[in-house]
Amino acid sequence: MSNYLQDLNTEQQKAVIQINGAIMVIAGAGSGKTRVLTYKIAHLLKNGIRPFNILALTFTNKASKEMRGRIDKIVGGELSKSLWIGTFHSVFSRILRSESEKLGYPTNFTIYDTADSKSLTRSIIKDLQLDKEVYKVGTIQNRISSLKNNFITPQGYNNHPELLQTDTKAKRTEFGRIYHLYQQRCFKSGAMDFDDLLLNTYKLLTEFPEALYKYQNTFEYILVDEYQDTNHLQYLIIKKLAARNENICVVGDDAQSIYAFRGANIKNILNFKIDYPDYKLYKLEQNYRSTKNIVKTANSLIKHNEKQIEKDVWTENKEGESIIICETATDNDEGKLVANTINGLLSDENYNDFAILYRTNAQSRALEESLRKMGMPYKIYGGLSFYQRKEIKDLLSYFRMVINPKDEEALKRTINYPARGIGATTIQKLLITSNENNISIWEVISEIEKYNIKVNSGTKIKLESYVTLIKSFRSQSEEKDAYDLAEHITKSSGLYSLLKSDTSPEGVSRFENIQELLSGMQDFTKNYDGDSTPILSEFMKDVALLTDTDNEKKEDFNKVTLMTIHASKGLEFPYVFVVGMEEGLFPSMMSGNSQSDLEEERRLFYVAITRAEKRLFLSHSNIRFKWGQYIDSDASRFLSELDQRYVSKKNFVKSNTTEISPQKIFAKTKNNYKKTYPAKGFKKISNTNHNIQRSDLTKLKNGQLVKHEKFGTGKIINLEGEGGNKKATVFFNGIGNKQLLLKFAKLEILK
DNA sequence: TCTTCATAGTTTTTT
DNA sequence: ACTATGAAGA
Repeated sequence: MSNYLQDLNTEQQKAVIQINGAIMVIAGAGSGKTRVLTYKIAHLLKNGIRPFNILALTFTNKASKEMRGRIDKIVGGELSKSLWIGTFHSVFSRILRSESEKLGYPTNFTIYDTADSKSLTRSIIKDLQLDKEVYKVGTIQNRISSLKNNFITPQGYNNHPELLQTDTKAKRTEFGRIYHLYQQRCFKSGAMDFDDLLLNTYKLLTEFPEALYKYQNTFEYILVDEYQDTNHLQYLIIKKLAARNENICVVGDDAQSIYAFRGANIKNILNFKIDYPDYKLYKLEQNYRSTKNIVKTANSLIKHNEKQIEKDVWTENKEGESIIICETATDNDEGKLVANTINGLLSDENYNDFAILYRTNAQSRALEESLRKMGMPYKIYGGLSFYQRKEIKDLLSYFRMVINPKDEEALKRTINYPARGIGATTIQKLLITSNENNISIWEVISEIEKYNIKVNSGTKIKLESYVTLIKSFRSQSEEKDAYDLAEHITKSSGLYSLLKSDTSPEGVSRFENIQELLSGMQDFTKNYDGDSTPILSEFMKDVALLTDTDNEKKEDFNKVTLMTIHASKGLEFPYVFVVGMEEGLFPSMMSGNSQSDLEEERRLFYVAITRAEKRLFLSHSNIRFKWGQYIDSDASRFLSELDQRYVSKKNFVKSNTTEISPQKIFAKTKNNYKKTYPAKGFKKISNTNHNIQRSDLTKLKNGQLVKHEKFGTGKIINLEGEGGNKKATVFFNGIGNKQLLLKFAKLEILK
């Protein structure tokens, strides 16, 4: 234990023992990055730095938990307990809980998750009566988020000609108003979204010198993991906090930067040199994780990226086996192949030695099915998380109303669920009044007499009884513990009986989820180690920041892991399968536009490859079931970028396990354009000459007469887009112009 | 006001 | 295939 430094190589040691100053560690995949961070923190503690003066920021909750655990093992649990370790969001939400009043927020502010933000944006677009084709919720939401992450306020936006011009061009002239209203309505709801947690932290540090002073002094030593994935706002916060002591250590790998789409900014690495000219750079290049073949394959791939920091990852590990590339006929075959291969390798390995990685969550289905058929245990990460399920969000919304009744999204979810006869029209009226007076809906309905709302007396009584219900919950929030109150709310709100009465399989599972949440709360209450009663607000503090990966169950230990590549960052497995190596899927067709997007996809593949310790299997399928159709797919360009010396190819296309008739498989055209096949069991739509229509649509020309099931006869007046995204503008008699996506539109070509 | 049915749009990755 | 929305019926 005292010789913990011996576990490190020379370069790692150097990075660990330098206590003061600015340090950047560029760490290749599998080079012991986490080890350096944990040992470094342990080293700081050994040298008398007090744990509450150390701030370590990680990318996921899981990573922070793991890091704390590892530090425990070196220095003992007591010391590690008071370290500030967590994700940016969790650490800063903790700080904001005690400082938010300075910014005008209540200390019990709600954290809006993505669904809440989206719903609020939708509501604003509706209120402003904007065209939701032009103002797409997702696009607007992304834009708001990216502005916030660059510290551009609504005012800042209005003074930014370039940004204004972008929106004018896109005919979204009202964007600024939406953004402004979004912020306003979050604020009056006492709510912060994910981005606000960072934004308000930065505001706190810039506008309140005493707060800045306090936290600069608290955080004598700052360490940041996955630095390549930090965004501009995170950069600003770190810089601010470190400005006093300048003891900052960032660890990252530019080759593994895979969150640019979310605003991660690779410039942060470059800026580091400028901000801390005396910084020390350490490069960890020895890989301890993978075989030579795997390391070399990964290197040969990433070489194709132009933008990168020079480094040479190598390993002393043995050669290992070749990387296997498999071609299969269908995605189901791919699933079977993976399951069979795992089965073959299983002899003395455990299920948890295997991971199946994919680009999109939707791909998990076929894999799940084959694993299930083989009777193999597996666990899936991602997809719809527990906390995002409707029934859980519904119940949590009641809890949120207890903590902070101004929470508009929670109110909208609970006010008429279970149904109380308070419909959309009433809610709309309330919303208008609340917006006019710049107060929350709760304030309107709890003093309904004060506001002249045109609802009939029956509705008014219903509203009053809702208020009484919530108030009765609130009055118990300080005395009852979280579990008791939660159980009480579940029953008195009517949710319990409503869900119990639904005996459909989905209904039963919803009911079980509620019970699972409650039993989780029971555990929380029992195991609470604070001084006071574990009340509901204590439980609710971080719920919005939790994800499924955070509470891994014991029974999930020995299972095959299925997850997206993004989710696999930081993990390692002896055997890794990367499936769906196909053009349009990986690289994703959304990234086809720019060089930088493509480079990010390539880095993503690099991450996937470097998860493997012993063996790596890459597979692609000729036909994939997607959007209710079979789609032809070509092998990913990334496969041909790999150094072929380390790769061996297998072909499973002629396998007789295929469920599709041979004609269809070999009907694949030589040209590259996608040809689709009707899916089996695709009953209703394909009653007419569905097939013929589809393939002919690629030959559409301007002026062509077409027939649409609903709109009747029309004329093509414009065509745009490529391949699967080809869009046609059609003029229909008596209806006008319609934009139709060819892949969905049921158009018939007329002579 | 609530429920049901039909249809239109959608799928990249996540704290 | 799935979800979200909107219109029509109860």
